[in-house]
Order: sequence, then structure tokens, then C-alpha cells
Amino acid sequence: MEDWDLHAVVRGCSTVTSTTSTTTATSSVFPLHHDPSCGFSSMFGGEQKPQILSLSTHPFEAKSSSIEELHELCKPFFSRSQPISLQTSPLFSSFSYSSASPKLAQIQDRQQQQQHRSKQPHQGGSSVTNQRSKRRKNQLKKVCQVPVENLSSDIWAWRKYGQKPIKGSPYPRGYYRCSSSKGCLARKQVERNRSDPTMFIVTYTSEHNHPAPTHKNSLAGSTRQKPLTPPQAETNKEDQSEKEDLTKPSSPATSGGEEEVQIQGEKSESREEKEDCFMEEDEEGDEFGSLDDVVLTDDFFENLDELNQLAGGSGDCFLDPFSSAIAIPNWVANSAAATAAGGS
DNA sequence: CGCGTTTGACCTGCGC
DNA sequence: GCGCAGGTCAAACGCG
Repeated sequence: MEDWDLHAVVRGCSTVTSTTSTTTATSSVFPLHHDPSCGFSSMFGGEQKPQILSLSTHPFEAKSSSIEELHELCKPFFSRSQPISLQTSPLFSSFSYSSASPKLAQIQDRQQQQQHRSKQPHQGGSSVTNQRSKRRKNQLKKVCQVPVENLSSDIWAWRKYGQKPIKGSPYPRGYYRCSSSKGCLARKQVERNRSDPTMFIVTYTSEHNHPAPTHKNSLAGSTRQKPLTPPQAETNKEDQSEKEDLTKPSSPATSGGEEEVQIQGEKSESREEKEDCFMEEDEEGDEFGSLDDVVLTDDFFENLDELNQLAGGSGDCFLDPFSSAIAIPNWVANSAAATAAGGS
């Protein structure tokens, strides 16, 4: 198994360049700074023009409030009914998600075709079969580029149910499902970005059907430190060394959330990710609201990178204020490490 | 005991 | 139709 460690994953998103090609062809990753979901419904709501995130250079000046701000920003993702008004940042205005290039358009076309082709009624129950039939193409996904510190922002409780080595990628992909509530179909996949090992690609699928926990669990048995026995992937020895620093185990979001009553039902429902997130595949608009298909290519990320530099000199300008405000909890590190480390 | 991770096997979508 | 690869299941096991 590979062993990547979250410690290594902490830098900004500005370095994001390539991507997720490993995910389904329709996957796309949007390095949005600070606002993850935010844009989803509004930015890609189809009819709307990309609205921009009002992310000032230091959107999270008040550290204590940064989380909440994110919270707010993410809200739209979970509660589609709530429109958000965002302001555009140079970063965003720089790209148009719909058909920036023939290439993209092409891909989009393809996606649409696939969607039409595979449109099918799978619904109703949450039976395993249905879930399965839902896989792949038709699955609504939201892909995010997340640096470690933001992985911690995921307040949901996730339980790992699998891990697979991904072809072409030195890093395995971890599969998590929401454990906060039985019956919750929310899932997420965590994979390290091949081109930018400092970033994790988190893919969310399905939506939580319950309010977010306000507190993370203190797991019962949770993560055990791996016995280091498996030959670590030759790919990340350095990571391994870093891994030793990660003491506490835990899951990506093991949380417990029930002690504290839901203070804000809807509100709490959104902090899931605070980093670059995007939805993809709109087939099941019902789940997340309708979005246009979005496809980004490596070119896009490269451009982003450039823009990033132009905009602020360094991509960190967006991230830093935030990252510095959040201490990376051990559980985050460990979870990621676990996922990453995994590796068959 | 409950809940988490690990991991191999199995299932299924998708491309050829 | 076949084979590959991704996604999920479930048994085994660890931890508090």
C-alpha cells in the first residue's frame, strides 16, 4: 500500500495542474479557493452565469469566524433553494465553465450523450441494487481539490468502506460513506492528486439526508495505526517519514455529532468542504440542483495556475489565511494518511 | 460492545 | 461479447 501522508498535503491549490483523470471521464476538478461548494448551484446552475465568489484576499481574517463563513458559503450546496450571491474573483472570472475550448465542448457533448443514454430510473429505494445501478456515469459527483487543512473542514462522519489502487495513479483511492446516519447515501472518495500530491481530490456523491453533526465523533475504535508492515509504496517514502508525526488516528470525519443539538439544521449542513469543489454530472439535478456539465482539462488547470499568479502573486494568497486559521486535527491527518497510505 | 479500518472477492459499467 | 478497471461488500480484526 501506498503511504501518503497528509502532512505532505498542505499546500495551496494554486499548484493544481492536472488531474483526476482517474475518475470517470466526466469528472472534473475545480480548484476554487475558499469556496467549495459554493459555487455549485449558482455558478453552474445552468442559466446563471458564473457568479463569483466574494473572496477577498482575506476572506477569513477573523479566524474564529472563518469556519462559519465557509459554512455560509457552502450552504448553497446543500440547500439548493438558497441562492447565493457571489462576487467574482479574478480567478473565477477567468474561466468559463461551459465551453472554454472546443475540446471542452467536445467533452461536454460526450457527457451529455452519455447521460442521455444512460438515463434510467433508479430511484426509490436505497437498496443496494439501486445504488449500484447508480454508479458511474449517472452518478452525480462533486469533485473537490482539498488540501489537508480543508479536509478537516468536513464535519461529516465518514466511514471507510474500501480502498482501491487506481490505475495510472501511484495513490490509492479511499472510499467513504457517511456514518453519521444509517441510510445516508452520501459517499466520498479521497484520492491524492497525482500531479499535485499536496492536494487531495475528494469526490462527493449523493447527498446527506440528515443534518450535519455539529461535533466530530471521538471514535470508538477507529483508526488503528497501520503496522507499517506492508512494503510502503516506493512512491512516497518521504511521506512515510512524515506520517510518523501523525499521531492520532481517526477517520475523515468521525464525528459524533449528536451531543450538541443541531443548532442550525440547515446551516450546519454545509461545511462539508471548504475547498475547491465542484459538482459534476447533472443528471440527478434533484440531488444537488441542476448544474451544467463541467469539464476541465489539464490546460484549464495550467491556466488557473497562471491566473493564480497573476491575481495574487501566489496561490497561497487565498489559502493561507484560511489554512493558518485551522489547526490540522490529527484525525484529519490520519484519515488522509490512511487513505493515502493505503495502497494495496 | 460498538464502531472504525483493512483487504480480498465480487459485481458492474464501460470501452474496444 | 470480452476484458479491464472502478466501486462495493463483508469478514476479520483493532481500539477505546
